[in-house]
Amino acid sequence: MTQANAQSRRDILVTSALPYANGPIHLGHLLEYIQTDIWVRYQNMRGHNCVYVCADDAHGTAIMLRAEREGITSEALIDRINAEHREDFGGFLIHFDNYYSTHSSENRDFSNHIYEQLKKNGHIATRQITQSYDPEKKMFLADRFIKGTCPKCKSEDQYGDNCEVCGATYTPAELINPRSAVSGATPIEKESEHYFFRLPEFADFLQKWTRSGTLQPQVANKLAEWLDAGLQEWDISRDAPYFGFEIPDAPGKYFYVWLDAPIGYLASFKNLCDRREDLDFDTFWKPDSQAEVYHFIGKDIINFHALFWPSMLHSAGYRTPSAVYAHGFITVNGKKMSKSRGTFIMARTYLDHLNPEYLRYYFATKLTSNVDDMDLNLEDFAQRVNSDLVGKVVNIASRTAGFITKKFDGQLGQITETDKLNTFVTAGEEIAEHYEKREFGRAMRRIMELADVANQYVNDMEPWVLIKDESRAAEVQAISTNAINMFRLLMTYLAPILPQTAQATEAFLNAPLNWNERANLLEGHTINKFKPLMSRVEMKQIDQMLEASKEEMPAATGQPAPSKKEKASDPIADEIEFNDFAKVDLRVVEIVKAEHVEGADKLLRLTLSLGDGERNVFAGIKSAYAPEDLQGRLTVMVANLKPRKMKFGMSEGMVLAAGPGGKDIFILSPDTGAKPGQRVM
RNA sequence: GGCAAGGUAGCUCAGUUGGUUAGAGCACAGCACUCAUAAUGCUGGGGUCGCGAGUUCGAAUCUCGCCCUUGCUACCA
Repeated sequence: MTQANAQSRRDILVTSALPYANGPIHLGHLLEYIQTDIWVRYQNMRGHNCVYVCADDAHGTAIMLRAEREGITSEALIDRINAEHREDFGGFLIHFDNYYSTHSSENRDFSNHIYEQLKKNGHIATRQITQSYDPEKKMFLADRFIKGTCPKCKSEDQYGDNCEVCGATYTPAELINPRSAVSGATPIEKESEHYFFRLPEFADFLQKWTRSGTLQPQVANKLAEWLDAGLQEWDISRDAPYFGFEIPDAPGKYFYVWLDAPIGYLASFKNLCDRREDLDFDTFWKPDSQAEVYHFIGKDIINFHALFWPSMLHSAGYRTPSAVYAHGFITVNGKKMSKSRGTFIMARTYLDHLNPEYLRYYFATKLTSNVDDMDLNLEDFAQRVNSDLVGKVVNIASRTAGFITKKFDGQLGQITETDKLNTFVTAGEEIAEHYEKREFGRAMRRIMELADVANQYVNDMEPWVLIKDESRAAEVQAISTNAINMFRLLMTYLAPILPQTAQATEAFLNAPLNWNERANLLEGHTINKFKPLMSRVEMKQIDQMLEASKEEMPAATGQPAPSKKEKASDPIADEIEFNDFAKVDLRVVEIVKAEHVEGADKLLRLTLSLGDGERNVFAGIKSAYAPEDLQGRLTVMVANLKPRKMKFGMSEGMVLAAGPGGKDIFILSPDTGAKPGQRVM
């Protein structure tokens, strides 16, 4: 599979999942597009014919209803969102060869065609099903569009399929006082004929396909589980009103959005082929195609891409994907993205405050070929970007280019460190392997190792000392030439990650960054004056971005999964005896001193006065309080808590506080008149 | 509930088929240097490898149990 040395030019078609056209792109989406874009750029740098297509997933009830709410047509809504999506992707330097929409004539044609093939092959069934129906709005309701009171815990305003408070699952019929989320009417049960894709008939095919190296092992395991459990027929029709494609021979019935969504890959590619002489649709999609087709997706939509999709393609007479690559989810600062914390960050908001290449690089350092979730730790993010890209890589050019410009009129000398540069060139093979296997993190680590070598080299050579001696000028020129060639190789390897900086580097060096020709080093070549290629990330920018995210609270509903944990009320603990309570000695105390703790991220050191004595207490409230705001305040502490040895010293008790954490921590205050040392009962 | 993935230094992560004193980057401390966007180099402190049993001459690595995190559980999009 790995073709780092291959002379042959591979034909590769790559897709990312189609974002749903009812809301803006956020950081969670971007992980996938960045991962894919890096891989595609890498392939193209190696000289392969790698085409990257995508589209908006534009159908479904959610879009129809949202357009209605906004008082516009569904078409108008998806056009507007499409433009927004394109802009966001552009901002993050995601380069699609085509970005289309599933609401297109090509997609209609493919959907109809595939459906007809499936039908012809006997893979379509029809039968009556009973479903909730909104009599006022005259439409069938998916569970998600029914709300009511949970039959188990009586929590109000729960969705039709499960309770977010107690976690119970049920059917909409079991809800107490159910009502349509669309009109508020009480839903009734109604029958309707639905069309089904007979997935179970593909069990044998899928059994083989999922074990043929097309999937990551973890994903294949997951699918094996589903296959063992037995496959269900897939309901592929929805009744009018529905925004989508009407099923050819079934008036009033529409293709379920998930049927035509993956077909959008074909449609987008076809649309591109019709505009490009050099691309032939059948070369990529005929059953025995030698071209490679890869789908990059999130692990949440594996079933659609690894069960339904290959089966449909197989039956309809197309080739199946060479591989489906799933990635994990993203968390921010270790937690699920949250609007109240400001970590539900939209692409647009990010771009308003930060350089897209920072995120591309950070994601790259943490991307692997597996499906593990990834954490975007914003502090780590800033440090990582600053020290790796600015402090290490760019620094190599920054610290040596000055000599070339000032002393040698911009002209490089001769290479004198052939062996060293050779290791930089050969490392390219190793790095290429990592890119090919989507082990971007390993690739970045290797690149940074080389950056360290380059900086050590310059340090050891001490050109700034030599430059003081006129007779040794040639040595300085050679050292700088060696270093700048090292820098050039590193930027070549980073080009898929940092397309903009790569371009700026080419302008600076007055020479291209070409992976396959990288062994041709620059000697006697004239470069331009060095200008800072990248600036540092400031925590201030990040804080501003978080603030802006908090304010936005996008109107878009749907996507953002409501955080179940936070909603769920903390249950009251088991009953205790008074004596048990009395064991806890709570005291009013005065915070006589509050100070930062050297090296501690979350702790403040509090000196608490009990009236006739003082206690040293570490409190994890740094994120919510500034020391100066605490000094002189009265609060309440647990005075008889066993002292605890902490990294920074002994903590002799604890102060009481409420809240989920972060900025939302609230310490207690006694009413006016309380004196330090008084017991709280 | 079932299942999956994960729980390794303050943070983010590596640790191949079990084998000598568990690694990296960042952060931190000290020193050096001043060419460089206060960048770089050298040295150093820091880990009961989630907890508890077991297999083994030997386990972060295998088995079992437990705890915690995240996710999935397909007619939700």
